[in-house]
Amino acid sequence: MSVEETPKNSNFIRDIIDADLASGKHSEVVTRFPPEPNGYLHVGHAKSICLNFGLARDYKGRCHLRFDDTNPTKEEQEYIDAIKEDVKWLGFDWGKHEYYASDYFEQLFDWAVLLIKEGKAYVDDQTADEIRINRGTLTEPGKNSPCRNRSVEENLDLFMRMKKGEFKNGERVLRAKIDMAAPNMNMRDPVLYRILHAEHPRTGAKWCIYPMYDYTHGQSDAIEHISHSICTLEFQDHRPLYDWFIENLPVPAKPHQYEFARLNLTYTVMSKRKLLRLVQEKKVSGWNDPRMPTISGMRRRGYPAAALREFCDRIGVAKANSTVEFALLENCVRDDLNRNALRFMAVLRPIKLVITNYPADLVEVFDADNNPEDPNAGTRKVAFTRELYIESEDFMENPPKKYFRLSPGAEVRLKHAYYVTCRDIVKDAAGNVVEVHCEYDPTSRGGASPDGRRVKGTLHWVSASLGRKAEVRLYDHLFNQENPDKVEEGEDFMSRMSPNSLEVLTDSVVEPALADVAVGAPLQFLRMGYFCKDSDSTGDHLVFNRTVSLKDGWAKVQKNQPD
RNA sequence: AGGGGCGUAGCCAAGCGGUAAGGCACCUGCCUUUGGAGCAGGCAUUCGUAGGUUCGAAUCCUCCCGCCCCUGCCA
Repeated sequence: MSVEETPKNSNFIRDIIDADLASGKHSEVVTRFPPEPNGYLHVGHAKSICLNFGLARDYKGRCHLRFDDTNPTKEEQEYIDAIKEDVKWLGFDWGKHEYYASDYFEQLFDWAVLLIKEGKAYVDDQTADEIRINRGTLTEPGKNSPCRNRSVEENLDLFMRMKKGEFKNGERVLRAKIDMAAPNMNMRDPVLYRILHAEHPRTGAKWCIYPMYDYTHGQSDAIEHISHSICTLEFQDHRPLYDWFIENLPVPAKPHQYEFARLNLTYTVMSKRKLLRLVQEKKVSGWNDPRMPTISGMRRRGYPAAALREFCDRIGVAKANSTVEFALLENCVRDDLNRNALRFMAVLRPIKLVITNYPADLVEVFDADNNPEDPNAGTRKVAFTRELYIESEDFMENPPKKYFRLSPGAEVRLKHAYYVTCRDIVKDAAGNVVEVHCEYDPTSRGGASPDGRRVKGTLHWVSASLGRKAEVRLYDHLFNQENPDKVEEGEDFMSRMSPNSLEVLTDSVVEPALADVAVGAPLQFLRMGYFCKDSDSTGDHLVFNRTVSLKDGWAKVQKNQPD
C-alpha cells in the first residue's frame, strides 16, 4: 500500500489503537466479545464480533470469547452453545480463550470484601422500591441510605450471611459507597451484589449472590488483560463507574472502555428482548427462522458468512446512531452468491409449454454452465422434452410494451436449448391460460440461430416429465415499515408485522439434479434468485428457501413506465 | 445550565487547517443465451445553524438548533 493511500477501514477505534501502540501504552491488542447467554446472536452482534475479532486479527493480537453470565435467571446453556456455533460459523476462532464471568466469581467476591474493609461498600437493607425512590431523579440528587454508615464489621457479617443464604431474594444488596448526589445516576451508590437463589448453568447451586454487570465487566477485562474493551454507546455513562472499580481495586491491569454505535437495520428489530417475544409468541418458527435477523436465521436463509463479514466491514464503525438500509445487506449477499452459487433451473409457479413440432418420445440433453462467473464450476446436463414447464409470469396473453418474454406470436429462447415461438394457447373453463403451444426452430439448437437473428427474451424451463416437485419458501421483511418501533400511542412493534413475510409455494418444479445438493449450499435458480435447500427437506420432499431475489430490472421498467 | 453522546448526499461513512474519499440506493448509456452479472458516466459549490479566528475552516473558538442515551436488585 502506498503511503498516501487511506486505509479503507479507518475508524476511530483503530486510530486509538494506533496511537496506543505508537506511544507504548500497549504492546499488544487484546479484545473480547462478551455476549450474555440469554438469547441467540443477531446481526448486530455480528458487527461487534467482526470488530473485536477483526481488530485482533489485523493487529496480530487476540480476541477472547467471554460469556457475561452473571444473571442465572435469564441465562441458559442452550444459548451458550448456540453463540459458540454462530461465532465459529461467522469464521472466527477464539482458540483457548473461552472464558466466563462466572470463572471470576471467587475473585470478585474477595474484592467486594476488600471494598467493604476499606469502607467503600456497604450492605443495604432497603427494599428495591426504597432504593429506587432514594436514588433521586435526573435533576434531583438522591438520599443516603440509612445503612450507609454501618460499621465495617457489621457489613462484613451481613455480606457473609448473604453469601451463606440466610436471606431471601431482594432482602439485602451490597452497594458501593460513592456519591448519592452524583449527576451520573450510575455513580449513586450502585448495587454490586444481589441475592438470587437460582441455579447457574455453570456454578450450579454454589452461589446465591451474584455480581452485577457493572461490578463484573471491567474487572473481568482487567483479569484477562484486555487492552481495548469495546462496547455500545449506551454504556458511555457507565465508564466512570468502570474506571472507579479499576482505580479502587488491586486489579492486574488497567483496561479502558470505548463505545461505538450499535447496528440498526431497516425493516427489522434488533433487541434480544423483542426477538425473544417473536419466538415465544410463535410469530416465527424459532430463533433460526429464516426471516429472523439472527445469525442462525441468516445462516438457514442461505446468507454466506463471508457476506455478513463484508457487510460489517462496509457499514463502518462510528459513534453516530444510524440505521443501515436492508438493501446494503442484500447487496453483500448477492455479491457473494453471484460469484459462488451454482446455477440451476427451477420453475416456481409453473405453466405448461408444449412444443407441437417436437417429437413426443425424444429427450435431448444439453450442457449448461454451472456458473458463468466461474469457468471452473464446470457444466451439467439438462434434459429437454416436448412438454416443459415455464414460469407463469413469463407468458402474457396481452403483454405491455417492452415485455420481451412469451406472448402470442412472440419468439423467445429457452435457456441452453432452442428458440420457440408461441402459436396457440389453451384455456380452462374459467378462462385461465393453462397451456402455451409453441413451435421450435431446430436450427437454433443450443440457443443461437445460424441467421443471427436477435431474440431478446430468455426463459428458464424444466422438463415436465423429468422435473422434480418441490416446496419453495419465499421470504420478505418481517415488518412492513422501515422502523417497526415507530408506532401510534398504545401500539408496539408487534402491530407492524407483515402478513406477507412468508409465502409457501408447493407446486414448484425443479431440475432433478437439485435433489442431490447439500442443505445450505448456495444456489441460484436462474432468473428467480438465490436459494438453498432447507433442513426440512427429506428424500422425497424437497424444500428450498429463497435467500434473496435477483435484482429485477423488469420491475424497474414497469415502475418507470406511465400507465 | 442534571449528566453523557452525536449531527458530512436518500442510507452508511472517510476526512483531523490547504479547498468534500468510498460503498449502497438512484439515474444515463453500453454489453449480455439470467431484464442477473459486467463496463462507462452522472449524483453534496458544501459539511445542522449563526457568528468569530485565519491568506485559507467540514476541520479551531463561541452561540444557538436538532436527535439519542441515563432514575433495573437487566446486560
